[in-house]
Order: sequence, then C-alpha cells, then structure tokens
Amino acid sequence: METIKGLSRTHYCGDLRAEHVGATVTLFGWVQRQRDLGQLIFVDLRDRTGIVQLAFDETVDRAVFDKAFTVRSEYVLAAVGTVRERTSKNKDIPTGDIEIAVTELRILGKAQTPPFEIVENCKTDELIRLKYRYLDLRRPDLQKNLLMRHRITKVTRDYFDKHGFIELETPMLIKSTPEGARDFLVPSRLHGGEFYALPQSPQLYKQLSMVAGFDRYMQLARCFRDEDLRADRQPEFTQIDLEMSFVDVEDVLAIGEGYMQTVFKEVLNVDIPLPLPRLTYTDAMERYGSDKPDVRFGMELIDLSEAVADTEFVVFKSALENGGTVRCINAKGAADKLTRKEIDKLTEFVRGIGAKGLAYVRWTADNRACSFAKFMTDEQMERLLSVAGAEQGDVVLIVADPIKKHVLTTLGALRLEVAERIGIERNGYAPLWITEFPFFEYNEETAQWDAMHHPFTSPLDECIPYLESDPDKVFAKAYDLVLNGIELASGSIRITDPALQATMFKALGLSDEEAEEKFGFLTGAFCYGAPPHGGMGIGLDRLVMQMLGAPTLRDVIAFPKVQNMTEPMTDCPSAVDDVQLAELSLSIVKTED
RNA sequence: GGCCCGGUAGUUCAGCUGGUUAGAACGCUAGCCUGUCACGCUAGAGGUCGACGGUUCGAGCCCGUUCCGGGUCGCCA
Repeated sequence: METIKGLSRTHYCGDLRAEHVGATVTLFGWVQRQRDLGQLIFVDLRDRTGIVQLAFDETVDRAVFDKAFTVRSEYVLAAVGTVRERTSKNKDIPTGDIEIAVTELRILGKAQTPPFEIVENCKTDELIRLKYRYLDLRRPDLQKNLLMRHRITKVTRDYFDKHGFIELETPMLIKSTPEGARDFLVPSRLHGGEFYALPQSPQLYKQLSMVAGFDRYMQLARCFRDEDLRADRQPEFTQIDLEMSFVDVEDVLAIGEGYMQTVFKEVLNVDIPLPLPRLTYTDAMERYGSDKPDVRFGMELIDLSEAVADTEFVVFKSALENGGTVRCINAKGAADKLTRKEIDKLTEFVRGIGAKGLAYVRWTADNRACSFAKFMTDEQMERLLSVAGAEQGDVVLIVADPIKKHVLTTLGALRLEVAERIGIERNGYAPLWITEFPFFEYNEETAQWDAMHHPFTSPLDECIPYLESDPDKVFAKAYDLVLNGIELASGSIRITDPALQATMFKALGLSDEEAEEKFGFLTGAFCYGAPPHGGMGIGLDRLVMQMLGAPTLRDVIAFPKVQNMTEPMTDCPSAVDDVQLAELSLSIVKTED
C-alpha cells in the first residue's frame, strides 16, 4: 500500500466533463470495476459524485500499467493524469465523453471481495447489507438518500433561523416520567439504584426555554422510545422540534406549513400550495376512518345506517340497536379485480384487525353478488346502492358494529388495503392538518378516560367548562401534520395557567403528590411568569422518507436498528462485564422460560 | 406477546410427487485478448440446503421445536 503524500485532490470523479480536456487532475476514489483487455486496461473510479474512467494503454509507463493490472473492485486509488476525449464515448454516464490518461497511480487501500456488489438497486438481503453497512452506504442509492437528508436539515436550519428560531441543545440524560412510550433507562454510577432516561422528546425542556424567554426555539433533536419497530418507526429517531412563545394555534400552523412549502420547494422543487387543507379529527374519522388519512384518493366512508335501518339482516340490526353504525366504502370499478376470492381475503384482513366480518355487494355485468341478499328486499337493496353511490362495476364493502369507532377505523384500514390491492394511483404529495383532537380517549379495558396527548396540552378555550363533567366534549389545541397517510408532525398549544394545569392532572387521575413529584419543576416554573406558548415536533426521518419515496426508514438513516432492536454491524446491545455492573450497582437476574 | 411471509454457493435464485454425485446466472481465481464501459473467450474453485430433533429404505423437500430477517396487530400519552 502506498501513501497519499504530496497528492491533493483537484476534482471529484463525477464532476469531470469535456470542458476539462487537457487538464491535469488528481483523483481519489474506489474501484468500481477493472476491465483488462490485454494491452489495454480500464478502471472505473467512483467517489460520492459519480464514476470516471481511467485508461491505461501503450503510452503509459510499464510500472503503472502493471499496477493497474493488479487492482480489484473496491481498492482505494489515487490517480494523477490528463483528461482526454474518448475515442468511443459512453452516453450512459455524465462523464462518458472523457477519460483520464493516467500518469501516476497509487493503491491507497486494498479490498477483499465485498459480500455484495456496490451498485444501485442492490437486490441483496437487507440483513447482509446492514452487517456491512459501511459498504451498503457506498451504494449510490444510499449516498443519494443521505446527501438529500443533509440538504433537508440544512434547509430546515436556514428556514427556522430566518424566522427567528434559535437552536438550543437539550440534555440526553433526563428524568424518567414513564407515561406513554417506554423510556430507555441509563443507570447512574454515582447514585446507585437510580436511573436517567433518554428523552422521548425534549418536550419539558423546550417549554422551560419558553419560560426562560428564548421566544422561539428549534432543535434537530434525537429522541428515543423503547417500543417495537415498524417500517416507519425506529427506537432512535430525529425530530425537528420547535416551540414558540406568544402564539395560538394559527401561528404555529403558519410556521409549520411555511416550512413544508420551503423544504419541498428548495429540495425537490415541488410546489406545495398554502394554506394547507385542514380537517378536524372528527371529520377525518368520519370521512377516512383515520386520523392520518391519505387524501390522494377518494373512496370515502359512507354512512348506511339510515338506508339499512329497516332490514332484517341481524348483523346490521344488532349493530344499530346497540347504538352502533353501518358504514361502507365503495370501490369504484373494482368488480373485476375484487373477485370473490379477493373479498374473502379482505374479510380475513378486517377480522385480523378486530372486525367481526365484512358484508359486500359486488355488482358485475352479470349480477349483484351480495353476502346478505336474502335479508334484503329489492327496494332496500336499491336504496343501499343508491346511498353508496354504486353503479355496475363497483364493489361496496360494509362494516357494522355497535361501537362506531371500530367501524370507522376498520373501514379506514380497509380503504388503504383495497387501494393497494386494486392498484389505485397515489402520486404526489398531499399534506394536510388534522386539528381539534379529542382531549380524552375512553379506555374500554379500564373504563377510564385517558389523555390522548401529554398532560400539558391545552384544551380549546370553549371546552374548559366540560373538563371534569363531560370528558367526551373536550377537544384540544392539538394538531397533526399528515402527509400521504403518514403522521409527520404533531403539536399543541400548552397549558400555562397553573390552576388549569392542576385541573388537568386531576382529570387524568394524577394526585397532587404524583404531579408534584413528576412535573413539579415545570409547574413551578410556570409560577414565575410563563408566556403562552406552543409548538410541534416534525419527524425528520419520516419527512426524508416521504420526500425520497423510500419504502422504509432504514433507507434514510445511516446506521439503523433492525426489528428486534439490534444493530447487525456492531451486534449491540451486548452484555457487559461484572465490574461494570458492580460500579452501577446492578446485577442481572436470569429468568427461565 | 399474536398472525403472515421468508432462510439452498460470496450474491440473486431454480430445485418436479420424497429417489443417482444439489443446479443456473452474476461475482471470484487463472490464462488469452488494444477501445471496453454489465467487455469478450477458455478453464477452475466455491454448499453444515439457518439449527436441532422426528417420520422414512431414503429428507433441500414431510412433521415438530428453535434461531434469524421482513411485514403487521398489540404497543407507540
């Protein structure tokens, strides 16, 4: 191996063009491929900008030629040479008009044969790629993704800076307040038996920074949640966290949607018209069966309760008699694709998510196949189809249940499943706000009202009187930003009135002592002059994923975890030795099962 | 924790109803080749069929258990 001594890069490989012909250049990079034609050798040299061809022919020094003969894929090279026009051009790559007539070649690093080829659209199993993530990251796809991520964070900082936000760093070692997601815990050495938690979000600190008078705060904040993974959920993620003083809902939404417009314009050159559409939580649930609707297509939920009120079909009847509802979606023109067999699969699908079953009418050119036809008069069927807006070629999928929310969420999930199965086009970006979330959520298991948000979320002004009497009538100054069916951001206006905060804790079943123990430092701070404030957290990883159209978060995070929360490359988590444990006053209890 | 899908050469995959020595392509190694760019041609190496157990005269294939990965439900205030 040779050293880099005396060499300094003049160009990146991918930047060279015909205009550079005649120039002497010094390039560094990895060998994409070596082609040995006997008395002529080509080497494709790659760096993060692209690939350029190095040529070694009869004009080159014998020692240099022999060295070129020995190079293999992924060797790290330095090449000095002259840019010249190619005798036969390659139209497939940007540097295809030129090549480098190499005069000096150094092998700066040798490489074993990599376990997979460093190419775009690599088909290799993801586990293998993650084990060798440093090789995976060399691939143009991931290079592009992470360069784009950098671009997005740069635009983000610039946007918020321009709007008067200052970036503050909040601590990673914080107090555990185990509500909501599980905390990652960090044992304390100096305080044996006590623990820090890693932040699930900088929530309390950013609110304190408002009390401290910073007025506008933002941070690209690392956050941690010890919950199971999904394609769009990692235990460790980055949030564009922001908070603003002296604002109400409208002010925060304006900053948030301005940001969306800016980042899409500057990074993708996509125009997002403002203001963004808004749906209240209630409307979103009624129309799409979801609080994060993908509004790029219709197939909205339709209420059939009245239309089927007089039928004898026991499923509909008992749902309605027990205070429930009967609703449907109409898969327009899907009768060919949604065969009986496919509908059976959909039935299994809805059962899998807790529904009791799926009723349907499949209206083909031949007939109307209907799972409950024998309970329906012709007149009732006509009425149902008319309300559902059904025509020949449509498939109406119906769900009934005594609990309305079950019907809505089932159809919401079914709507997405059907769209996927029948191949509805879903292109472009359709961001929108979901507003006025309910404050409480009824927990059927405990028969209690739980907070739907963290306990510092402010109720709508007009709902305050109902806080203790009618939990179901209370809505929050809470809002989500939804993009193409994904929750991108979530935020709220916070409570700053200590009396109201005390009422909140009480409504949530927290005793004064518990509230003081957990959040005393915050409520205490609010006694020293708290400005009204609110903010939001935008999921950076999800934003990047959406902007790139990546199928998983792992494609936009440099070193992600896999589903069992390990990292294949370093094989963490791992055991530690007894000395370390003893220092932390910890011992491992082995469980058998 | 539940459900679904997957695991065969370095990689991507094929492998029939359970039946001879488990194949292909790419990659790799060596030789030849002066305009390739997915170079070409020739030859070669390369396998604990995820693991364990069972059924069978015989298992890559069937059964059970388990490990690993992916998706999803629960969970994620």
